[in-house]
Amino acid sequence: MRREILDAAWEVARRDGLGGLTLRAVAERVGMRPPSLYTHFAAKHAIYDAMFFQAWQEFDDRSAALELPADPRAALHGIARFYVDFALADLPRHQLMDQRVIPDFTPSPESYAPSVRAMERTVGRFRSLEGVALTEADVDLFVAGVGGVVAAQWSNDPGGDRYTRLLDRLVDLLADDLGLPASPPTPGESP
Amino acid sequence: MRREILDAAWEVARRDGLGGLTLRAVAERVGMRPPSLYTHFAAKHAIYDAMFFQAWQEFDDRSAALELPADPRAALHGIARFYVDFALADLPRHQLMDQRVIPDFTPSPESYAPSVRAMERTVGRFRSLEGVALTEADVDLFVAGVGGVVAAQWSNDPGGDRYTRLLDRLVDLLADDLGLPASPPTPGESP
DNA sequence: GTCTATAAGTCGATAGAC
DNA sequence: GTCTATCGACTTATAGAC
Repeated sequence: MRREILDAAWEVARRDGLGGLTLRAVAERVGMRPPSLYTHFAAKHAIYDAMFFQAWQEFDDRSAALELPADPRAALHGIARFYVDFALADLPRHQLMDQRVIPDFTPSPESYAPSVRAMERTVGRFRSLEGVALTEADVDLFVAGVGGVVAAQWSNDPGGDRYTRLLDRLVDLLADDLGLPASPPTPGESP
Repeated sequence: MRREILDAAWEVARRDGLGGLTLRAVAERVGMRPPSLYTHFAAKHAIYDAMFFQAWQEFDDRSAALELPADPRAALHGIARFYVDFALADLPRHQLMDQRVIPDFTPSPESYAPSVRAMERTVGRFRSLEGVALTEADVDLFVAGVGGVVAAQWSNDPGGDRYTRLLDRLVDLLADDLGLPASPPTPGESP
């Protein structure tokens, strides 16, 4: 039932904006009266909180399931592409996860946990790349660059590919800077 | 008077969040009753619209006044630093200019104009850099990279410098990619 | 668990006196 | 131009019947 309510909340957020979410609209979508929602969530912020948890949990789950190539440069491309695809698939989700759009909302420690896990997992993957020793600054620069593609895409060309098509070039730039060797050619790609 | 109301609106937005702006709070700050605001603005969205205009106008004005070094690489650093400083100085202003935080708000054509001018000015400056021919993709990549530093800074370390301190490195990376020569040493900087 | 009823408050916006 | 008065809609949230 909580799951059903959350599904409805995501749909409303996609339709009316994350800040435009109302209990009325959520209740209507699940065929309830607004007060009935309080049986399942203590307050409206608890719904935001559960959404925040759900979003990062899903990101972390999918991140854990992501199989990366052994080649370090190709792995970097994989990480970047995965993040960009996830962040561009759903605007309110992206806003909830990565921006401060809801004035008073701060995620609870329990809901914050999956985001920490996801970040640690990503850093761990960076660190385990063959043949390079990454500093914290290296990871930060990568995060900023890839996040910039997402921000520019949402802001200046939502639904398009004006910035995402530059992602490979950006990642190669960063990889060059880290001294990663060029990826070996994939067998069977050239004629 | 419009100016006074807008000043109050910015203050309220900084205090309560951009989406938390209310006519009541604005009116109280200027010593008016809420309905009196309708003498100066047709609706709440007209205030957002004027704020949007004001923000981009100021950006464009300051951009026009910005003196850049003749050296192309140093000029790139100047452009990047200017944008980052402006975007990090004021969160609601940044959200209004560069994100889609207010569900129903779309800037009017007149208010949109300064942002177009600012973008054209910036592109023009890129194009007039000595010794390189920049493509549209080059500019886009620069915009994404620099915007990423801003986004990461606001999102992960507001008020700090975890990402802004990587800006010079990022710009040099992009400049290298464009084949810009290293900046000549500034006279009198070394002992 | 869901409902009705309702509280208690907010919001943007309008009408009309002064 | 600013005010009072007020509208109508909407908000989150609670109390208590079923």
